[in-house]
Amino acid sequence: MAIMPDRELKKGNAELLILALLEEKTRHGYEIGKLIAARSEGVLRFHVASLYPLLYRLERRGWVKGEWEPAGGRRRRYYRLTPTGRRILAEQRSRWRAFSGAVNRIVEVRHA
Amino acid sequence: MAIMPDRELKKGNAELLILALLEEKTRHGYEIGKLIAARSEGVLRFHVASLYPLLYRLERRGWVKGEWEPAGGRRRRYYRLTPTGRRILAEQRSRWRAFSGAVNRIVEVRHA
DNA sequence: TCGCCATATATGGCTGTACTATATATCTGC
DNA sequence: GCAGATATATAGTACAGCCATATATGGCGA
Repeated sequence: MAIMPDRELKKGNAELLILALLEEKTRHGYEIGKLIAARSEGVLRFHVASLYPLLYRLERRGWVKGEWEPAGGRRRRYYRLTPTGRRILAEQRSRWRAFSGAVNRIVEVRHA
Repeated sequence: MAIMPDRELKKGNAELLILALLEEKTRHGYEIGKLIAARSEGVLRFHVASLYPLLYRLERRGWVKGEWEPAGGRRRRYYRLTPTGRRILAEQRSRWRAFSGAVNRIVEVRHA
């Protein structure tokens, strides 16, 4: 509650965020983490310890495909969206719209 | 994934939904559950087994105050928002706006 | 050249929220 | 009188994301 109040809010959205970022181009884990923080202007921050297991999960399900690429003496694993991943992204996008719309209908009631 | 795909999406929003509904007037648990389903047009459904413990939690924290009222031979526990609860509601509303706005900035990128 | 920070990935154990399953009891309409 | 809606209660479970910790490279300043 104190430090990271949105902890629970984020649940169920991490996958959608990652898939959406991979829609544009292939990216590696660390980059994805930084990008989420940047584009959300610091509102959303995923810890690396959440991110990597999440990427493995997505790969295990066949939604993304990772590939090691050397960057100097350092290695990076770049992920790209699979056709299945693209379909799931579309589904999760519409689920998010329905969900956030429903929450807003209840929470944003104009009260005189 | 099959029956209740938003299971994780809902985490962290239940409290906000309940507080928002109690802002209008005092309500009892069962009523709150029905109202969430109705206003969200079936998108959001909280099982009673989630609802009651949640209400106890809110009461334990002093955000709501419950009171037994007989309704015929049946008893109902009506909850009303406390001043603290009202403050928390305002906080959670703005957290939700920030959160959903941030998700939208990442997910709803207009891609040519 | 040595130390520090950012970059980059990996993983075991924990927390907290909502669910499943099950239980009790009253009211209403057929 | 019996089915289904109303109304509340709770023990046990699942699982996403976090904390702590570990390893290793690249670049910058003192």
